[in-house]
Amino acid sequence: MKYRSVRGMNDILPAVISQWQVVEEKIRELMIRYRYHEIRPPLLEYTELFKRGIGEDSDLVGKEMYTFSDKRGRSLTLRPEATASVVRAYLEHNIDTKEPLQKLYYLGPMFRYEKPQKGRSRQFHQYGVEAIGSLDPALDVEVIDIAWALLEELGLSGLSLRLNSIGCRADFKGYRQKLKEYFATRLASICENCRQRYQTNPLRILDCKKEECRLHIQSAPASVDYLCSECSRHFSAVRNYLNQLNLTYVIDPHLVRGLDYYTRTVFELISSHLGAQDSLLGGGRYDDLVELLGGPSTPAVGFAGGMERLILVLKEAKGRVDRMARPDLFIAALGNESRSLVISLAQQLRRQNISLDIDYRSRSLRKQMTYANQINAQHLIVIGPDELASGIGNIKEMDSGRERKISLTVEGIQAAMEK
RNA sequence: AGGAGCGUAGCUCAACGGCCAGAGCGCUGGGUUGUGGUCCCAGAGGCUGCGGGUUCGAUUCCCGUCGCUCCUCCCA
Repeated sequence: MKYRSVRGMNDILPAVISQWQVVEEKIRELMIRYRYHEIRPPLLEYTELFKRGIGEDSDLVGKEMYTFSDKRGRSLTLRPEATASVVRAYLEHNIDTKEPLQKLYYLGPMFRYEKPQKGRSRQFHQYGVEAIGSLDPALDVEVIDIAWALLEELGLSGLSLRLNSIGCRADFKGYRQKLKEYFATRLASICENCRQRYQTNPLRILDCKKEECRLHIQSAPASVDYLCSECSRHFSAVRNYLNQLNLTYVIDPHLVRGLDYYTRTVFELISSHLGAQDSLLGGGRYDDLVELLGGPSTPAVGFAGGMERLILVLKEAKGRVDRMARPDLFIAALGNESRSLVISLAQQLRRQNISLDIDYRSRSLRKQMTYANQINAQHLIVIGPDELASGIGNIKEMDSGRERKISLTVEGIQAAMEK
């Protein structure tokens, strides 16, 4: 085989595409109900945007970006996530001046340079929402509610919501300090990676999955204990609304997220059906990001979820859904002379919104029938010399085997199939 | 980045170091140009990933390489 796709970039083949379409349609339908508008930023951005937005010392920026130079030597990066791009577009087009609260969603490919494994590839797809322009805790909850609704309406069970608040930028300082103090005496027994994190961003230690680190993380100080009064009020309001809406959650005092821009509320929805990569979707507030990228101080909240992973869980939960409907009709041609009538009828009927197929390989009648059967056609018409001469033929209902005499015109066929 | 496993027909997989590398499914044709699913017969399709080594002889053993899959880390 001469050519292969680039490592970690997979073809999504017709055999599985209907699952994607089902999910995509559900997302779009849901977004209309919640009144979020689609936005499609480009896949490429100047590298600086991601470095600035996501944070230089995050793993994502540090080692997972698809970065290269264009012909004029400018550094470009394939988007590893969409929030930074959405905020950039929001600012670039002064969207905020039209309506202070913007509720946006997106759907599309993201790129991260990592070793591929189950549920993770280099080109993958995310869907997500961004609600920019309000600090209302009800908005945090709306965003979480969308996430729940989506997964639930797709038929998933075994979901749980992990929730935490990491406070505002000012709270970080105190909390960071506490963490540093806590880990200072334990530096010897945490992993090498975490010793590095201790210097650059002690919050990240809490994310470590290593056995030796987990032990210490369990009893590490919790961010919720270091919230300022405003953040604390915000968090309890979020929890109250969640209770009110019957959205059950588990407080995870050590949940932090991989990107630097998060503030206050952070959350993850996880599936018990996934193994190592159990996080289906994650998000939170990013009240400083708009300002960080050069805009006015503007609070925001959002989430992003992985399509591949979602489809993986759906498959395990309910098996395959084939969306390609049964064709309404197959028209078999018997002999060369009848071909032209078959072709004309096919064109006209298709334009009348009838889904049908014909033979393109001059196969015997028997093979054509076998094929009609294979594609599970609902009706069958055979057109041979007799039909050609008389303009009258039979339409057969494949399931029952019942046949009916009809005139071989668009109207005649249409009428026969309506019953 | 580190670790493990696997590369044989379109797909799923067989083949003790030894005869012409096989099977099922799929595909094509025929039995059967005037009505399908079943059945029967036939056929096409292979540089056994690639390169080297050991051997009288390698799909099989060894080394390298490329690719894929999975795991760890991190994330979606």
